[in-house]
Amino acid sequence: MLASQQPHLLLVESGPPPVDVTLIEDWIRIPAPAVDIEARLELLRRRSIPAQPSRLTPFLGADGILRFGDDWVSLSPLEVRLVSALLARPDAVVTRQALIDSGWPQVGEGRPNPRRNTLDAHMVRLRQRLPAVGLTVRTIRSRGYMLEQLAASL
Amino acid sequence: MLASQQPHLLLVESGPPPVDVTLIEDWIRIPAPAVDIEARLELLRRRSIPAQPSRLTPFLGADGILRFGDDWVSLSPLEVRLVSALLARPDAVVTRQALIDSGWPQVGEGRPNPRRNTLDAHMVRLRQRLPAVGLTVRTIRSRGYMLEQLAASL
DNA sequence: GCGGACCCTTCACATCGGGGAAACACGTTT
DNA sequence: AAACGTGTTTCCCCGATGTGAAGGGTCCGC
Repeated sequence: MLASQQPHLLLVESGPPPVDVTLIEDWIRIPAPAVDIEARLELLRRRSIPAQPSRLTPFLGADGILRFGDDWVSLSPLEVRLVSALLARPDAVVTRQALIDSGWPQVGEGRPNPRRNTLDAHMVRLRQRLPAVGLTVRTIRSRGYMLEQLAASL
Repeated sequence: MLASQQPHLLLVESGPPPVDVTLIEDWIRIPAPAVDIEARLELLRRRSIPAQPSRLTPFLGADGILRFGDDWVSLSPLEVRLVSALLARPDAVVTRQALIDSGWPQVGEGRPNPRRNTLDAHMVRLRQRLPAVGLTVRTIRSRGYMLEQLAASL
């Protein structure tokens, strides 16, 4: 629905009510009593505060800062593209090809394909940075990679 | 709030709106358009469903990840083919031959048949992985194998 | 009751290719 | 100049897979 990871309250004046809302989104028919709006805002607030820190979702800012919990790391532009591909499908295996597509978008436009090992090398570097925010990359051999929380931080 | 684990939609005619509602509860001010009520009911349904389908039945993703309950294991390509054959007929004995057909599809195209105990060896390896998701393979002597839930996880 | 035919389980090797890491090269930023 | 970002090469380890040998159970004919 909405791209941001911030909670949203949709004010619906007319038309069909939205059904495709996530857990941190809600809607209300307006005009509505102030208390009703406030009540739904409060609900959203409670929902966006995770019950357990371990349930937090890593957040990748537009500034290239990856935040998770109270920690953060800065990522290089290429790493931002890689991590963003990993975050796009939480708890799912991200294909090596998907990562290449995301990391080297303009390949094919005269740009040569990166060598076999290039992605690996960058994953190694990424791995060296992620522990700072309690994350790791797990390898699923011959399939791809998956971003996951460090075992130590569970 | 409410004790039941069934989703509830509170119809609020007057008074302050409830704030202390769980994820499977919602409220709406009445009277309200039928579509609005239906929309919130649908939302509730969606929220209560996701936990269901993949948890009761082992689910083998296209990414080679076998999920069951909250747990998962990654399987090698060959193991994926074997498990997929086992899952195809839940609670039924899968013939050794059926497993070979599924695991070594291109046999006959110059590919030599795997030796007699090649399948066995892979079943051993598979057996070592399955407990991680609460599953086992039962042997039905001279008939085949059957995938089943670990006794310990019942 | 006994020996053997079968069937299955494990273990020990061997091979092959994917993936990890370190080190080097170069262009860009600061 | 120093630091950073990125591409490559090279070497090494380990997972995935196939196979043979050893061992244990079960069932059947004698």
